[in-house]
Amino acid sequence: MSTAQTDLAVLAALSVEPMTGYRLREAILRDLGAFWSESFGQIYPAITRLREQGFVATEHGERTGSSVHRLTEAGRTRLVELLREPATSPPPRNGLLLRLFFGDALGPEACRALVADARGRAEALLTELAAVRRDADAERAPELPYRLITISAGEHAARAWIAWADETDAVLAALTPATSPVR
Amino acid sequence: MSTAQTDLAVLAALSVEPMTGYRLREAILRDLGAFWSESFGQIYPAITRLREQGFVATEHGERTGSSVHRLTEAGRTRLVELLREPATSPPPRNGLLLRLFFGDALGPEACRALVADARGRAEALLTELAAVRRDADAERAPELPYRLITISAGEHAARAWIAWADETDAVLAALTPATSPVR
DNA sequence: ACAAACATGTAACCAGTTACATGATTCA
DNA sequence: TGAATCATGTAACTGGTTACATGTTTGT
Repeated sequence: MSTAQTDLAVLAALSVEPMTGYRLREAILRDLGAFWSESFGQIYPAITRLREQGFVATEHGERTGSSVHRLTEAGRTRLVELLREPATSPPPRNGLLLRLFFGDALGPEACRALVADARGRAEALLTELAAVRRDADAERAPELPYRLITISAGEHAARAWIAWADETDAVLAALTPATSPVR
Repeated sequence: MSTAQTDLAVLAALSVEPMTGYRLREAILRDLGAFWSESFGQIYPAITRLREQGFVATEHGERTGSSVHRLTEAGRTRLVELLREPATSPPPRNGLLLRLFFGDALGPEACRALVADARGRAEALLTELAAVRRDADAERAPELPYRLITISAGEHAARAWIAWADETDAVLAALTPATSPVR
């Protein structure tokens, strides 16, 4: 059946603590947002499906009409099963690099703007990760090292983009007619 | 209408030289494969659509039944138009980091295997990019610097993954019960 | 003669987003 | 009392892959 991706994320998030579908999405956005995403349109059907399969159990929440979902024992087993499955990554689609590859048709100045933009986003990610790291360090839990591993991955990636952006900007600057060193 | 992503890739690839749909896919795989992908199921309908819109023109190829597609003037304009549009990146879905985030439920040894696998893929990419770089350096063309920019992006990313993998392996090694420094 | 590569296209399916519809609760 | 937030869910759509069906040409 293999809607495995979403199932995994939902089960994994619920393994931390029981919550409503709404909170689930918030948790995914907050904790996994740097490398994962789920929308309501995925989450609610997934919960229903997982309940039918006996992997989550649902109780009434504090608010009228709200439901709090928690992992069952079978659900915990299923979670480990899904975690063990090989990670399938979606086919690459990097719009920035596609544009730069055909940058000659776009012009060096427009390319520099694209690169500067990417640099900015990497810089922002780095700042955000610094905050996440600070928060994470506060808690004492056996999961901490795993949290730090994913944070570190984000940091390595961001620093790599920044270094590439700087190098690339220099290349493009040398290419712009106005700055060309003809004199 | 915004099937813009595929349209852009097809128009861009055809801007280099006219070719058949089959060759188009090969070219995309070979030249853009590190950061882009298109399947036949996308390419053929896209070509039909772009021809109806007057952006590509089609002539008979050498083989019976084969069609060679080329960019029209309107197509070239359209290409630049699409290149100028902001690059929309798909929502992140990194199965590796998702698994590592919940690595405590998976165990340090399984995590190390995942990391080692990722390191291997980064290493392989690096080797492949070295070959691509060698090939690219041979040709003398105004597009060369742009080719090199995308290659460099891949190299930076791959090196970042390798550094992260090594760092992470050390962390996980210290976590494995067998190696734990209790003595 | 046969296999591999070249070539085109469609249909079925899948994953996922977005927009919509609806309503309760909290807080200023 | 009204806005923001919490909460659930569906329907329509989009973008994309995979598998299939079909046939030609090239090379061995």
